[in-house]
Amino acid sequence: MARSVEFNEEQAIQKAMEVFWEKGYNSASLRDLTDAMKINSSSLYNTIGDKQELFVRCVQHYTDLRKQDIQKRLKSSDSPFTILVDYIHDAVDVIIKGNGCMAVKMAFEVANADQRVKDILKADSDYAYQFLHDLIKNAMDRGEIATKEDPELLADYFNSTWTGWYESYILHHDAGKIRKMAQYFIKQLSK
Amino acid sequence: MARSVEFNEEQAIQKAMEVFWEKGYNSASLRDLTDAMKINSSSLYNTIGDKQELFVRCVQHYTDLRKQDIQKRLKSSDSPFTILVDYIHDAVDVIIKGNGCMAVKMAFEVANADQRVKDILKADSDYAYQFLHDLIKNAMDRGEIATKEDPELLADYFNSTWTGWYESYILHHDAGKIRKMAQYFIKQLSK
DNA sequence: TTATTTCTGAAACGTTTGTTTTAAAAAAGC
DNA sequence: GCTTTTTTAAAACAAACGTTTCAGAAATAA
Repeated sequence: MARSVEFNEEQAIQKAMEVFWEKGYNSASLRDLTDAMKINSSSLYNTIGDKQELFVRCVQHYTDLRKQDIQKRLKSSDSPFTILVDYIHDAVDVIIKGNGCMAVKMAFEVANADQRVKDILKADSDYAYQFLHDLIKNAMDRGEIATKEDPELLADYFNSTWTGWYESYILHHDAGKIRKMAQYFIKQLSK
Repeated sequence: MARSVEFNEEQAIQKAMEVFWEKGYNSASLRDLTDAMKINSSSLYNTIGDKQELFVRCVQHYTDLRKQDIQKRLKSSDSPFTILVDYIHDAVDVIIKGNGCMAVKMAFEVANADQRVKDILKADSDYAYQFLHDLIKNAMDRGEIATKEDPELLADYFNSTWTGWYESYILHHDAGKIRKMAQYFIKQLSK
């Protein structure tokens, strides 16, 4: 009957996500966003909705990518402990590269003011928790990890620990610091 | 010669700080701020300066309060380990009370975009680091802490760890989780 | 081709933003 | 009490904000 949407929605969301990621929700203007997305604001409002709706979609997109990353790791034939250590090292690399984690940033900037965003971030956190928990438990059963601590606790502990590494890197830009803390965390697990 | 300033500047800064703390830098409007400070914007611009300047003063004020808190703790006659454990428990209480830490929030929202703020937050982080480092070192010398880890590493580690507890509480509102992680951290130190 | 529908681009919308101006009120020194 | 200086309150400021309107272009189906 009529014309169909011209722009690629997923690509546009990806671009908007990058803007929000860098600037945060409040200081990313609609001009910043539509410029990056290369669409007119009328197209945005016709298809996706307003700024809040766009933001929710971006946060969802970000956590979808994280979920895919975890699912890929789960397909690996490496031992649970190896998968865990790789995951930690990759988390360190993300921090040191300077992008940091969008989910962490938004948890502090907007989660308290937007329930939908909080729910998405909570689900993301729960998913990462489950991933870590299962890995730690399996590694214990195989004897790769010697600690007698609850896997529940250890999973929570790492899930929150690396947020602090991110803050440390923002303030001090000291990659060595982050690497040493990661190394210490792994050592605590092993013994 | 002439009239003197009518409002109490420190009280006004305190009020502005509370607004920034709750809303963040970008979503706190000048109306929000001057309403809380109970002054007219012309008075603000005549004495303190623009929004950025006010914000810097608020962040500085916040870190001054933290410094005073640490100095009070240092005057205690308790053992280093006791001071350390009390500090950790109080950090947990701050998180659970729901205010969280303004320094952490602002590190994620504005530190990358404002060098002056970043410098203040870095100095604050360095001060807390030194406090923790000295306590840990003294506790080791007295045999209150058994671990052989570097006090430098442990101080960094805690300084960043509790940031993650804060994020965890934002997303999950689970006080038990935070208490267990703190308990685990203390146990790791002790043995 | 024509009719119909929907998308697009540019402009305009009313608000809200941070900031400045203006005129009057208030304090201090002579 | 008068003069001088500075603070104050209220209003006004331009710029930027998120959002909507509107006319025309584009695509589909008949």
